[in-house]
Amino acid sequence: MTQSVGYREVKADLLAQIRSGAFAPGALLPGEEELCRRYGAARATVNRAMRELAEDGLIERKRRAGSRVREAPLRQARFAIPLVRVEIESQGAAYRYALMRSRILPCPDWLRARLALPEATQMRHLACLHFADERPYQFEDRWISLAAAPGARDADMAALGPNEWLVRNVPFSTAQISFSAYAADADAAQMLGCAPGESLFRVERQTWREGASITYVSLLYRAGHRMTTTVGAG
Amino acid sequence: MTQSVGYREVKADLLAQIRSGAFAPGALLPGEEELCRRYGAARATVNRAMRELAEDGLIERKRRAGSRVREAPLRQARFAIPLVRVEIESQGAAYRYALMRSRILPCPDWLRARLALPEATQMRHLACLHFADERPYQFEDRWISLAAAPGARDADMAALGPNEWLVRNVPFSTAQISFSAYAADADAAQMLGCAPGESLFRVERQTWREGASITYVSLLYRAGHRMTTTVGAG
DNA sequence: TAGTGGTCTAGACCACATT
DNA sequence: ATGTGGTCTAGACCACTAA
Repeated sequence: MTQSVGYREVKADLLAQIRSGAFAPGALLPGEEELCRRYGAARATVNRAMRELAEDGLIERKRRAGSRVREAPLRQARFAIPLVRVEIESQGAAYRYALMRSRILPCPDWLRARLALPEATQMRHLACLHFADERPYQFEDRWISLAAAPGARDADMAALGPNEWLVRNVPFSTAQISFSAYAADADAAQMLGCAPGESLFRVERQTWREGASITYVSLLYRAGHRMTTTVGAG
Repeated sequence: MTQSVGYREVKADLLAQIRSGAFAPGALLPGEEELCRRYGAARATVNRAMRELAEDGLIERKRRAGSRVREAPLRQARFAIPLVRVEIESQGAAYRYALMRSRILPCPDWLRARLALPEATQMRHLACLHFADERPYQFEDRWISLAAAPGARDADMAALGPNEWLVRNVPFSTAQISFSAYAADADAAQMLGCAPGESLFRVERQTWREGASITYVSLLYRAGHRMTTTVGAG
C-alpha cells in the first residue's frame, strides 16, 4: 500500500481487486478489523471506504454476515437536473425565455386524478418556451396549484419563468420524475417547430410538500435531444 | 433536540430548518464546532450530517468560507438500472427472452466512430426480445467487441441473454448511459409489434474497461413506457 | 494568517443476524 | 451466544482559502 492509508486509497484498492476478479462476485470480503490490520488504518477509515463501496452498489453489507461482492453490480445512474437556463448556458448557447400562455382555471380531471387533488382546485396553467441561440429548445407545460402556492396567482412569470420562480419561492420536499417518449401533438409541434408526430423526449415532474401537490410539469425537448450521464468513473 | 443525537437526527433537524426557511437560501450555516455545542454531539457526527446534506445537493461547503444553503437546491435523481429480467419480474409479470438474430461481422462505421474503435474490429451483433407476460417489452440491439471480450464469440446467448452474460463474464469500469426518444423504424416496429414511426423510449449504453470499448447497446421499450424515480424523500 | 472543513486515530458501545 | 457492521466520542493534524 501507499504511505497515507486514507479511505480513498483503501476504497480504490478494494475496487481494483473487485474489478480484477481477485475478489470474485459473491465472495466474502475480509472483515473491517482484518482490513484495518492489512492497510494499517483505523476502523473508521476502513468503514468509510466500505460504506461508499456499498453506496456505489458494488458490495452488499450485512451485520454478522459480513460484506460480499455483489453478483450483479447494482447499476445506478445519477442524473443532474439543472435549470434549463443553466443547461443551455453551459452549452455555450444564448438563453432566452418566452411566456406563451398563462391563465387561471380549475384543475382538469386527468391532472386531478394524477395529483390526487380535491375537486375544483384552482390552478395556474402556463406554457413557456426556452430558446438556445434563438432556436426552440424546450417546451414547458406547467400547472401550479394555487391552494399550495397562492403567491403563484399574481406572480409575474414573464421575466423569470415558473421554474425559477418556484425554486425561489416554494420549497418542496418530494418530487417524482419520469422520462418517456412522446409523439408531438399539433400544439407542441408548432411550439418546437417540428413535424406533428415527431418523437420527442419528455421529462415529467411533480412535487409535493407534506402531502400536498404543488406543481406538475411536462418538459418536451426538441427532436434529437439526449440526456446523458457517466457512471463508475471511480 | 432529542436524546440520542445521532447524525440522522442532526441531519433531519438541519434539513427541516432549511425547508422551513429558518436557514434561507444563501444563508451561512453555523460552523461544525458551533453545531457540536448546539446538538451536544462530536464533530465527526455533525460532519457526517453536513457531508450528506452536501451530497444531497442542499448545501455547499467550502473550507474557510463555511457552509451555505444552496440558492437553487441542486436537483439530481438516482435511477436504478436493473436487468430487464428483474425489472419485469418485479412488476409481477412472467419473463421470457428470445434471441432473434446473432452474427459476427466487422464494426460498422457509425459505431466505430462512436466507440473510437480501430478499423476492422470484429463484433458480435445480437438482436433480442424481452417479453413480459408474452408481450414484447424491450427490444435489445447489442454490439460486443470481440477484441475486448473474445469469449463472446462463441458464448451461447440463447438461454441467458447478452446482458446477463456480460455482467457475469466481463467486468467494466465506466459506462455512459443516455436516454432519448426514437421513432420506431420498420425493424423495431415489427419486433415490438407497434406502428412504424411510433414514439419509443430508448436507453443507450456503452461501456469501457481501461479505455477499451466493450459493448454498445440500444434498448427500445414498448410504447408508453416510463422510467420513473422519486427524489428527496428524506 | 487564521478559521473552516477534511480526514485520521484509538477506543468504545450497541444492534442485529446467524449460529 | 457471538461476530460483524453501525455509530459515537474526544482529540488531533492538515489543506485550503478567504480576509
